[in-house]
Amino acid sequence: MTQINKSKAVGCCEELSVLVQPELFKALSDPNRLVLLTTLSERMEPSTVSEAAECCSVDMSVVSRHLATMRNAGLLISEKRGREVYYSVPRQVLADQLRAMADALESCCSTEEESEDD
Amino acid sequence: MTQINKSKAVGCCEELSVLVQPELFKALSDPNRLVLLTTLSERMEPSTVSEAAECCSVDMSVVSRHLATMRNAGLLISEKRGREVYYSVPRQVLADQLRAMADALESCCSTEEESEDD
DNA sequence: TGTTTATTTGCGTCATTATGCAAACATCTT
DNA sequence: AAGATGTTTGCATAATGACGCAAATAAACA
Repeated sequence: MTQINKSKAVGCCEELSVLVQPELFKALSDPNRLVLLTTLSERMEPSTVSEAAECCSVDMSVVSRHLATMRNAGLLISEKRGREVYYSVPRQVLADQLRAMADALESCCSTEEESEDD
Repeated sequence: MTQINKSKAVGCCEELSVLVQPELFKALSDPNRLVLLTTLSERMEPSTVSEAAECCSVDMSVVSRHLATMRNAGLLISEKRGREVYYSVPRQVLADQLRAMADALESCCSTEEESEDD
């Protein structure tokens, strides 16, 4: 039983490397973007760029870029309706992604030395 | 019963704002730092700065700074033994933190519209 | 069609950050 | 003490990123 069953033997941390990409965290590394993200997350319905721009004191063009950055990183989804673009947070998807990271981190070369040794 | 029970009525996404800090993601936003982090995560035992520096082709002084940055962000723990500094990844702590984010994101203003409506 | 409204893009500027080198510092060894 | 080894720090430079403004694009409306 020298093998850990909850992760592969060779390259057990591959999943982690795949999940952990700089682009994702880069998109989360700016204070204004984080405010935008949490603000959008609080709202039950998608927000337009103009609505989102109310939360921080930067130019709307900057907000537009920030939102696009987060969309490209998979942190937001956008839908164009007429001349407005509605942004929203795919919370369930992101939550699952975070948990996948947590799992990968835990099972990475067996964090816990098998407490269940029945 | 217009209230959602799995989260507070006022500011139900406060937890998210607390958990989601730019410093953490800033520390994760650099490719070399991510390589360092995943490399350290793969190793069962703490690594010295010199050992960690093998994974990427930058100067050791740069690695030293990167490791310190991640330590300050809570991504690494360090222990000095003699003239060497051993870095390791607090995987369980980080995994719990990621799951806390996932939970906060999910419960933020109730992602799922109360399936249990007795 | 011309005008208003919403968003994006080009561009110059300023701030931040990553990097390498050399020097400093700390610790171990002889 | 003197030298060797491991790590950090000061500093200059280059790369990256955030920002605002103005112009461009897109869509609604008169």
